[in-house]
Amino acid sequence: MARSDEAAAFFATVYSAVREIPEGKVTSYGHIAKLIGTPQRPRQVGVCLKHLSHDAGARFNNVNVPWQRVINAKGAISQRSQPSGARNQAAALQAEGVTVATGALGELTVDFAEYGWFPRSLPSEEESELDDDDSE
DNA sequence: ATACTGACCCTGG
DNA sequence: ACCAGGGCCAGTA
Repeated sequence: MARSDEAAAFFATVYSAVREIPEGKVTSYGHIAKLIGTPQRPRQVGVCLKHLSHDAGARFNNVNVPWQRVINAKGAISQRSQPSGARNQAAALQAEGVTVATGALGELTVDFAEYGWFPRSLPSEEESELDDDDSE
C-alpha cells in the first residue's frame, strides 16, 4: 500500500468515525484520533474535515458526514482562515439543538457535560472508578 | 525537491 | 489560572 493510499484510507476512517457521532452531540478532534487508533494526529483529523467534498455524489461529503459535530478539546469551535466558517459550524450545531455559547473573546463554545459524546472504546479510559468488579 | 502551515493536543513552567 | 514548547504529518506554496 503506497503512502498516498494510506492517506486516503486515513481520510475514509476519519469520516466513518465522524459519522458515528449522534445527532445533537459533539466530540473533539483528539477523541476522533483516538477512536481510529492514531491518538497522535488530531491535526490530521482537522485536515480531513477541511478537505471534505462539497459534491453530493462523493462517497463522503459535507452532507453525509456531520463535520460540525467535531470541535476542539477546549470545547470551542476552532477558528480557521475564514471566520464565517466557525459561525457556519455554530449555526449547523444549533440547528440540531445544540446550545452554542459565546465566550469573552468571541469564541463559540459548547458544553461537553451536556453535549459531549465520549464512547467507551478507549483503551485507557477503561480502568475507571467503577465500583469493584475486577473480574479479570 | 525543500519549507512553511495548520478546523490540534499534551506537558511543563 | 495562563503561556511556551514540542510533537504530529498531509497540504500547500
